[in-house]
Formats: sequence, structure tokens, C-alpha cells
Amino acid sequence: MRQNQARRAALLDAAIDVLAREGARGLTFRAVDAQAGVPGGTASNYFANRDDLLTQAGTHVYERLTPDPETMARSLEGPRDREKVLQLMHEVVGRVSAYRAGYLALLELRLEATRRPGLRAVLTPRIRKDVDDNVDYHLSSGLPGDATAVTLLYLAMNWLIVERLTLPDVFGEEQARELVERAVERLIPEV
Amino acid sequence: MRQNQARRAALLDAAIDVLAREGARGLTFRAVDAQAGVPGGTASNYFANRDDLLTQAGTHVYERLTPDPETMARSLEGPRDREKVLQLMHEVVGRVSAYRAGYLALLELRLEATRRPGLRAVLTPRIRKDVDDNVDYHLSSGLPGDATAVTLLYLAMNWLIVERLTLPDVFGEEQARELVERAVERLIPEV
DNA sequence: AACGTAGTACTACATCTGGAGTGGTGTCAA
DNA sequence: TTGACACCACTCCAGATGTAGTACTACGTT
Repeated sequence: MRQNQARRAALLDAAIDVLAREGARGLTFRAVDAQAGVPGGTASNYFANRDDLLTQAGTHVYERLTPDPETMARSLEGPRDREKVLQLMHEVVGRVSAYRAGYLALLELRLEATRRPGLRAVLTPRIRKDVDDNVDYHLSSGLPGDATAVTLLYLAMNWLIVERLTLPDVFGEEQARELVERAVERLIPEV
Repeated sequence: MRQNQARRAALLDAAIDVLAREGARGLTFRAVDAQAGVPGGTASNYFANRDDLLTQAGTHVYERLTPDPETMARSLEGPRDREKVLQLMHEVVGRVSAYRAGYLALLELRLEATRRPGLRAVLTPRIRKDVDDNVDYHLSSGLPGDATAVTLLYLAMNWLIVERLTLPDVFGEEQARELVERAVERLIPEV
């Protein structure tokens, strides 16, 4: 088992791309090698088996999905009102939709977790933490809306992103924008 | 190409089960044969290729997911108030979660649609129609809440189901129930 | 400066697996 | 008798895996 951490990370990035592009069906060691631009057989030297690869990819996606602290700080500038929440939601939906590969890979991993207890054990606390962090962040930053409101927003926004990424013509871009606005409008109190 | 419709339907049912259990990765002609309990090579005689199989499965899932008219009529008995909406939501979430294979298969198909234009072309109008039907049904039956409210409920409930089916420990059963209640409470006006 | 060693990169191979498709035969019903 | 279908068996093929063997690089030793 090789120890080059930079290369391992590159392979995991490649694995995420492959997951998104080819699906769990296409995630093979050789496909990862090709995507990462390394010689065939390399991934075999870095991961014991498919399960190992998937599990590590699972923890890795989140490191790419979370925004850098700077962006987060900047997004909080100005008054903490409903308008700000709307702005944040647009930002989140935009950011996640933009990292298409990451989000799609995460969906693939969720489905794969259905049959792999090891993967499920990795993803569950990670996502649980994500939800909690979202709520905590929202509450502690003094934005309007309670924990329930934030959670409901989380649910709605996630599915909206799924729709946009998988069947973009079900809700057009304009309609998607409007749904974000309506969701905030109805779930977040106007101070 | 064989014409036996009953057998074709049975093969499609089997395909849905395979999709849910093994994922898109596992959906092969032979796996469908095995699941349907027919001799190897049968599915080859009924579907031209993988793409054909997936597309037909896509249209087929919905026939299994939609509730029978009788159930729907019965669920509307009594006063048309917010309490009734809540009851309907519990019913929907329960019914869909119960048909685990169908819903998971649909998710797999959504992801597969990402790479198969033909499948996307089949799923998009089907799901668009589903959303519209939900809204129309709600409005025309005189339940409280406008089109926006129904759509937002649709979004939130869908993701809640995803959470429950893929990572059941992120939201426990009790918490899921409560989220359904809160969603109705906040999105549907009290007459 | 020459040498040795360890860890890694790269190449190539041998093997394995499983699925696809098809031809042939049996069966049943019109 | 004929046609459509069910069933079985066989061949072919593609892709994935893991590893043995070789080359390279960096670093430490003498």
C-alpha cells in the first residue's frame, strides 16, 4: 500500500469525477487511473478494494463540498434579515449546483450506502453533522428562523438541487429561482 | 423480439427490483432473467439493448408508484382542512417509503438519465406531470394551500424520503414524523 | 563522490469473471 | 401444419484485477 498522500487525494478526486460521470457502475480502479492520468494499476496500489475506495471517496467528497471559511464570513456581511437568508440560499444552491460532480457523486454514494454498511456508517454521521452545522450556524449568527425552519429549508433545497441536476427541464432555471424565494418567504419570518 | 406482454411486464418489474437492490451497476439482462425467474437469455429476446430496457423501466416504475383511485378517493373523506393535508402527507410518505424498490429504482434512473438523453426525455415529462397532477389534485379538491405551498411540500417530502431510504439514521423515524407535521404546519394555512 | 537501499512509479502480463447474443430444439395453440 | 414462443447450451468478447518485474528517485552511509 503506497503512502503518497498527494497522489491518494488526486485519485480520490478522480474517483468522484468518475462516480458523477459514469455512475457507480463505472467506478473501477482502471477508470480512476485513467481519470487521474496515472498508469493503470496505480489505484490498485492505493486502495485495498472497491469498498475501501468508495468509503474513502465518501469522506473525501465533503472536504470539497464545504465552502472555505472566508466565503462564509463574507456572506454574512450586512444586516441579518430575511433578505440575507434568501441571499444565502441562492448562494448555497448555486455553489452546490456548480460542483455538479461532487453532488452527483454524493447521490451515487447514498444509493451505494444502501448495500454497503461500511459506507453507510461513514456517511450517516457526516451528513448528520452537516445538518446540525447548518442549523447551528444559522441560529448562532442571529439570522431569523428557528431550527425547524432551517431543517425544512434544507430538505426543500436539496430536492430542488436534485431536480435541477438530474432533470433540469422539470423546473426551469427561472422557476427554480422563484421556488428558492418562495421557500424563504414562507419558512422564514420577516423579523 | 417477443410479444408476450405479461412476460414483458414481469421482466420490467424484475428490472425495478434489480435496480433497487443492485443499483444501475447490477442491471444486466442476466440479472433480470434471474430476478424474474426465467431462463437466461430471455430478457435479450424482449429488449433490444440496455438503453431500451432502462427506458421502458422508467415508464414502468410510475405505473407502480401511483396509488389506485380507490385509495385516493377514500383519503379525501371528511373535512378538507389542514389536518386532512397532514394526514395525506403521512399517507404519501408512508406509501412511497413502503415501495422502497420503486423509489430507489427511480433515483437510480434519475442518475442514469444524467448520461442517457433517451431516458431523460422519458422521465422529464413523466415527473413534470406528476408535480402538476399533485398540485391540480390539491387545488381542485378544495384543500387549503396554494400551488406554491404544494410544490414546496413536494420538494421537502421527497428529500425526506431520500434521507429515510438511504441513510435512515440521519433522521430517526420519530423525527421524520415530526418534520412532516412541521412542514404542513408552516406551509399550509389554517383555513 | 561512489554506493546501497527503500519506496515509489511504471509496464506488461496472465487470469478471471460475467455478460451478450444466438442457434437449435422442444412445446403449445390456432 | 405452421408459427410464435420457451428453454437450453454454447461461443465469443470485453473489461477488470492483481502482481511480477523493472526503472527511477531521493536519501543516507561510508
